[in-house]
Amino acid sequence: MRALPSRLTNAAALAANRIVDQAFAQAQVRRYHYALLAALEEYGPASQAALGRRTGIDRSDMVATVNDLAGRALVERAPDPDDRRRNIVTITAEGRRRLAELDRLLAGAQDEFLAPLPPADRERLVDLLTRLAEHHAAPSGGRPPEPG
Amino acid sequence: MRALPSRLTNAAALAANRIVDQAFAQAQVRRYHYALLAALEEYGPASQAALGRRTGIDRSDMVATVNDLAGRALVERAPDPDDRRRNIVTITAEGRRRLAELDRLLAGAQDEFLAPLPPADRERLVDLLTRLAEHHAAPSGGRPPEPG
DNA sequence: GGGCCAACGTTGGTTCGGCCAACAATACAG
DNA sequence: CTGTATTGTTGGCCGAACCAACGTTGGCCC
Repeated sequence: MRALPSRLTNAAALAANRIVDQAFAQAQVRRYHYALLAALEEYGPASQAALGRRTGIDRSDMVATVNDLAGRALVERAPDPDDRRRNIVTITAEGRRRLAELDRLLAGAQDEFLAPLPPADRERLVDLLTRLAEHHAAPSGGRPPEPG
Repeated sequence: MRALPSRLTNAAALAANRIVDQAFAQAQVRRYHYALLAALEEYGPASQAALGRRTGIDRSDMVATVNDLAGRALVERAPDPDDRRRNIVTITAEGRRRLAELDRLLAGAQDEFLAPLPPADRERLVDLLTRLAEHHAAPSGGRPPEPG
């Protein structure tokens, strides 16, 4: 009766987050930091707003996250000469190094999280969750072309 | 590369929580309130500490939750004559009525959450998540008999 | 060119869930 | 009787996820 999907999902997410946070803590990093670094590597340099859209991090939280990472020289923040409203955030070499380390830690965390599931079930889980996540991701059917 | 299970689980949980919170908001209730009412109906009257163990709510948060619900006459808090450390929390008739309403709202939320999945996939999802949740639930293999 | 609206970064807040530490009162085991 | 554990309670912390507002800047339309 109380094995509701929303509850189960939440419980699983809680466990996952606990494991991931613990792994990241070894590198003095929080999830936001990783999300930003990963987005930078994946998409290349971008404005804070664009990064926020891609990571789901709020503009205001993005400020603090960039501050943190810039303070550790893992990213650089520079004004965009073509649009003086924007800051262009770029990952540094040190940032890439750190990201690689985080990727390793994160991979280990995934394994710990999925421990009770054999490979076939893991795939199915990812498939199901992907469908859910995509369905609830963008309530706005057609997304604007995301210029850039 | 970034379709990590932990991320997907988190995204799904986020969507689920958003939907559930929105549903509960219609009844001026938060998740903790529902969790407590549901636990009371399922297990019967119990001490705050016991309820906390069953719902996963911290003792300190339980105080506030019981305060809220007692203030709305949905539960009653009475000292346990057999153990004066304890408060026995009991659901009221009004509490049951409210719980039934919340159950309806919650069922609707589940449906909205699982919308993209056909019934067979929903079952598989629940199965997979249950295994994950149970595996990460109680690292302490054997639980004490939970007297009561 | 002038005016208007949108986007950007930033500051400063709020809320909620999930914790932890400490304390007094009480229970219980030795 | 003495110490240890449990209980309720207070008061705090942190991270994630938000929102409102403001000044700056761009782009657009007339």
